[in-house]
Amino acid sequence: MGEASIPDATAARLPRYLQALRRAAQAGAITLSSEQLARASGTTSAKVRKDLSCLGSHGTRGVGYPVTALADELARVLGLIEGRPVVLVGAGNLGRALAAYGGFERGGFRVAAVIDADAQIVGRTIAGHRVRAAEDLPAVLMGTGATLAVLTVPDASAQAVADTLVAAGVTAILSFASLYLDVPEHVRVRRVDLATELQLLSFYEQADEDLPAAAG
Amino acid sequence: MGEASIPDATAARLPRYLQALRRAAQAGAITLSSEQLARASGTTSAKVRKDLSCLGSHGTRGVGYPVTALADELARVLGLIEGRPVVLVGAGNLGRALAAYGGFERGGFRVAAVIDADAQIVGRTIAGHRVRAAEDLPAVLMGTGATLAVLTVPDASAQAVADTLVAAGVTAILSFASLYLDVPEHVRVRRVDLATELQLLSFYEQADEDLPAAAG
DNA sequence: GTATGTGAAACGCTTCACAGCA
DNA sequence: TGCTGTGAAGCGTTTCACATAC
Repeated sequence: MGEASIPDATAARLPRYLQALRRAAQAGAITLSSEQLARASGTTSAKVRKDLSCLGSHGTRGVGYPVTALADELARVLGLIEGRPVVLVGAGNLGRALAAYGGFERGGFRVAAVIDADAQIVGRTIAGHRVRAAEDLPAVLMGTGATLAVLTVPDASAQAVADTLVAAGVTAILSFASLYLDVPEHVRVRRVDLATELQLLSFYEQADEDLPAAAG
Repeated sequence: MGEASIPDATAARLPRYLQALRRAAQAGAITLSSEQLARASGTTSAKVRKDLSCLGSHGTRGVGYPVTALADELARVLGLIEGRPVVLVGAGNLGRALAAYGGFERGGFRVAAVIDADAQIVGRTIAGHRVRAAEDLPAVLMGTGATLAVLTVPDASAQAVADTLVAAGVTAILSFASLYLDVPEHVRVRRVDLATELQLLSFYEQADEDLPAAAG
């Protein structure tokens, strides 16, 4: 019983299941079939069943999956602790928007500190946080216990800041820089880049034009 | 010769190659080996060679790939036209940040219009654009020729706005909403969600803790 | 009857290894 | 000698189909 080892493709879908389940719970749903969950998370019922079977059997044949129990189980597997601290590094336009966006709270995270290298910004208050200087990073991480960082600094300083974060004990980084970050093996980086996403959409738009068949 | 049909996994990497090549060009590089390009884009040399061979042979054995020629070829394959119009729908915190962020320009796109449903925001100027009302959407799309939209509206209205966009002729949407959008088959949606990304990082952090071996 | 859980088949992607060319 | 281009092998993911359980 339990999750021996979860395939990458499955792990990548778990957060989406969790979000769909929480929405369904708010809407008052008690159980959801694999088909319903698939529709709500943009995947297929077969994938849902295979994915969830990795976590042990939580569904009931003929009925479906219990919404709240499964959501709790997913949160546990994902290692989510309500209010887990995240450090936001870079208080420019994007950093400020993310702090105010609600994405952290919705995901069960808490902005523990906001940091910026710009002396003009340090000391200001953003989303209820006094922006702290880059030099304070080790102390801030120590004080908050955060190991997760969101990086919204300019490309030019992204690698240097990443190095500092790693040296200060961060083990996972969500980077909005457009370049690839070179980090030690034990550090996970995920990159989110507007330009990349738009270019990929552009490619598929063009491909669909050339071959005006159905698109996945 | 030419790109008969490009696998999804390859297509997803092309924008990253393009960005790495453009950075290399700015740094004065004339040619890049598959190994160098792999390092700059966070992949492997074998993948680079296989990916680029889909576009026809542009490298020289013993030398590498010509930086500018390959960048041009990639831009062509991705269907990138410098200054291609994109409509930004949702002028809240995140929308304003993205407009000011530089990600559009870096990717070769141009914000053709900013739209919001909130009467309080309509008429204001954001990143040089007078915010227009939701009702103007069809006219704006017609006028600008944009078929690509970036969606940064609240979850509650995301599906309704997506429906409007599709009805007005948009065929590709980059959505920052946390829910799955239901759209016709001919419309491509890519989703970017802070909560999902953080939760996935959280999962891997926990997995690495349990099994403190090397991580990819 | 209905929907899960799961082997097995099918598919696509990655890695390997090396022939071919500059 | 060095690096690309590519068949072939290896691996992970998806899909299928159905036995199983409520």
